Amino acid sequence: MGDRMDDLGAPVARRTQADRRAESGRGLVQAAVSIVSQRGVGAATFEAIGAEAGYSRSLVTQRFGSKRGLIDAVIEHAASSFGPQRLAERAQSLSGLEGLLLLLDTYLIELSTSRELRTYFMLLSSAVAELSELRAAFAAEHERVKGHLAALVDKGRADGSIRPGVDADAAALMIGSLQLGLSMQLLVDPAMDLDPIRRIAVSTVRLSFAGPPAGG
Amino acid sequence: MGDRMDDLGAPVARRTQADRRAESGRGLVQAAVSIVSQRGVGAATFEAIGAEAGYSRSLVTQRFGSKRGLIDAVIEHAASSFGPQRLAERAQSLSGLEGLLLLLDTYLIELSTSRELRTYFMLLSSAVAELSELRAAFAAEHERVKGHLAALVDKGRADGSIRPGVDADAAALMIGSLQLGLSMQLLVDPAMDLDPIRRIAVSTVRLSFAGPPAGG
DNA sequence: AGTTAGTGGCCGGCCAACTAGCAAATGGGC
DNA sequence: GCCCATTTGCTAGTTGGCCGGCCACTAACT
Repeated sequence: MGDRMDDLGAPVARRTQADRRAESGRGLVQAAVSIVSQRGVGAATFEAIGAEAGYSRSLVTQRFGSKRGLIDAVIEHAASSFGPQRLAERAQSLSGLEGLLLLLDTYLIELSTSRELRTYFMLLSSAVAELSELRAAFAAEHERVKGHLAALVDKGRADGSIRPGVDADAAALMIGSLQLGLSMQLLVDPAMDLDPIRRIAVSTVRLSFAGPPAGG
Repeated sequence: MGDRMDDLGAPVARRTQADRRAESGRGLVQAAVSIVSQRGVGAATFEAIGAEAGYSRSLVTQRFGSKRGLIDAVIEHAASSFGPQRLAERAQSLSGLEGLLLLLDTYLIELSTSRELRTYFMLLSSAVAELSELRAAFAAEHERVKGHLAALVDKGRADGSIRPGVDADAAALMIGSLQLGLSMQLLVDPAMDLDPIRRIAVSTVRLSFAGPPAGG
């Protein structure tokens, strides 16, 4: 009630507390993504994140409880920002094999364009290097992805785009590992040219899984 | 000269300075491998490494100059302890394809048995997570491995075990990435059962690259 | 006026590296 | 063949820096 006389113009931008809270929260997460993807996991200190977001170093703790809380939020944000769900519609009109290849290709493209995916992978790498408890969360997420991939393989076998001999779980594991391995390659050697790698990966997978071999 | 009268018995074990030096150096590297592989990269402090090796925390600095110096030594040690050179002889009597598969299979076995390989991969992960300069060294090593793999693919095409359509560099990249990706999987979820993964990986690669497509 | 967002000072802990000093070998002179 | 000055392996104390988290406080909103 009584929205203050903002006669001076709009720039005052009176925001509700929930708005401020949400805004600063988003800002901190995005700042963390920026820092991690550009300067590494170790550079993501409260000090750096706060400064990047335009706040103090204390706000992260207050908003997310602890460092771990922030990291959880970052992972959740990252995982939801590039997840396969965005491709679900596009993939539906394709054959199982082509859907699978689209997923793989899109993943590789995003690897060099999406700070979120980069951050996700770097946090994963850090969890592996430190043997941190976070690994369990990543393992669960990967299990989820493998399920998606296996479903696509099943679909492909049903519509004939993938030959019957291919085991869905095995194929899903291979595709998933290929994604992880190529991610590693690209992050180890950023100078690498992505385009030929994409073509090679996609065509190799296509050749491995495609169609009826020869009427039998 | 004049090996002091050790009349008290042998346990005195008078060692030359060079011996002591070499022994402590080896001990520190192996201690670092133990700590990293069991407790994570972050746990590898001078304190922990010195204690594990039975020395003080100061010795690492004196022996290797700095933390980075030790890490370099650890990487070198690890890389030379599991490298493909040990398989060179065994692989020579096999076809190109079987040599390739032996390499892949051996790598996966060592991943769960060799602390050195585990340490190597964890240091690699750390370098990726921190965007450290070490990445360049790893990239060079991977390039070397890719060369080995590509040579095996060429051999396989020459002896007919790999079909002609397969591009050597592309295949090498796929195999290398598969190794990295499966390593990641296994380190993220140590509870995973390695045996089926090995079988799946080997058979998938065999099916992808094997023999003349028709007439065989 | 009361609640909630956001800040800055501070503490305890940890770590890599420097330094002075101790102990174990070494080797040349006697 | 022995002895002692010198070198070299190794240690412990210390320092300076950084980081996560806590707390009292101010500013913004209701």
